[in-house]
Amino acid sequence: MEDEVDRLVAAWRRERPDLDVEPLEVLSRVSRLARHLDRARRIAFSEHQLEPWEFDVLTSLRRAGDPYQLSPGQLLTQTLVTSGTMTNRIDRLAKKSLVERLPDPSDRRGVLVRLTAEGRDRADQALAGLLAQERAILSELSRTQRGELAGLLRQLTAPFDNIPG
Amino acid sequence: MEDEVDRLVAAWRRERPDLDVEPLEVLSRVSRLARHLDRARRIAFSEHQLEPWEFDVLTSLRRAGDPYQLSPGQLLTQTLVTSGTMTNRIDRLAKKSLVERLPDPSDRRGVLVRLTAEGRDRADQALAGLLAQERAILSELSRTQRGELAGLLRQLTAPFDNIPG
DNA sequence: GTCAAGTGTCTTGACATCAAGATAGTGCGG
DNA sequence: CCGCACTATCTTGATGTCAAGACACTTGAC
Repeated sequence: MEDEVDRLVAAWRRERPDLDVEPLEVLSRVSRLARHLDRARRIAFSEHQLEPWEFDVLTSLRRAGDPYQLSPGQLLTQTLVTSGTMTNRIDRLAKKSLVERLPDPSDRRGVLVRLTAEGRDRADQALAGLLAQERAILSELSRTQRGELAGLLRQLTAPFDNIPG
Repeated sequence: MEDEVDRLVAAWRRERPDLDVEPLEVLSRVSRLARHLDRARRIAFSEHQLEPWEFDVLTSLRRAGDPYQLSPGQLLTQTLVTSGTMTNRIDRLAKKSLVERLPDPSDRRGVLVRLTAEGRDRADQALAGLLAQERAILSELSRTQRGELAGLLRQLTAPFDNIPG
């Protein structure tokens, strides 16, 4: 089955036959698929009255395990947003009583963000919904293909995640 | 090499051993990689005084071929943004003389957006820069692997691109 | 022809994000 | 124990995006 990137690549080959546009076959698909996923996630989370950005923060804390707390800095590396954005997100989640801010006992510059009981429940519920939806999207592929795809993507993400980049 | 998603998945398996989080191995990598790519693109385009969103619109028109014009509606399906966003983008690009708006001769509700000569040059320059950067990112993979990856991703994007979704 | 439903674009208002810089606290070298 | 570079978080101001709806025009049924 053809997709929009096939059409895009064909158009470039016609308009710019001098260029090798092979990289777009992979990376344009990654960008476009991520955009489709964002939309699908937004719809899936609306059943739980959660925005995607709220889910990202709450589940980062949920994964940290008891007592479900991380510093804003740790949340930055997990969610790939800037520090100003994270301050704003924590403010809004705190106003909704899904997280609370505590002073870091070992560094007076620092803060710890802790999940409330309600925040934890909401994160757990939304995660189950997300996994169901993602499973549907991935049903196009066999288990073996999913494993191959994950491995190939890991090779591309690893440099970003390990070098300070 | 391990990446952030490996750590994320391991954390879920510890915290929620009752759930099958295998879908995250693929789709969380797609989302995170797209975010890294956005950042890299922003930096690459800044050499040409272009924002990523400007590049997306200009190259859609560039690919259309002479006379380099499309309707706002056609641009929506290529760039995956809402109509309000596209109106705003066209306004700003027109103010910078990179595109111009023409009435559609065959439908009086409609408009055609046409690339100016300067817009075309800027798009061509930025494309070359983008391809160079993408090639560097993809150098982690062999040509064969890139082909496999593109094929697997196509299976996931095709349903989104072909069903009206 | 005419009316209703559909389509294409734009407007509005709320809001999330970013880059850059401010502020406060840490901790090492001497 | 002092000074200075570094780190962690927050503030600010500009901007891009979205959802929802308004408006003008088109199209098909009758």
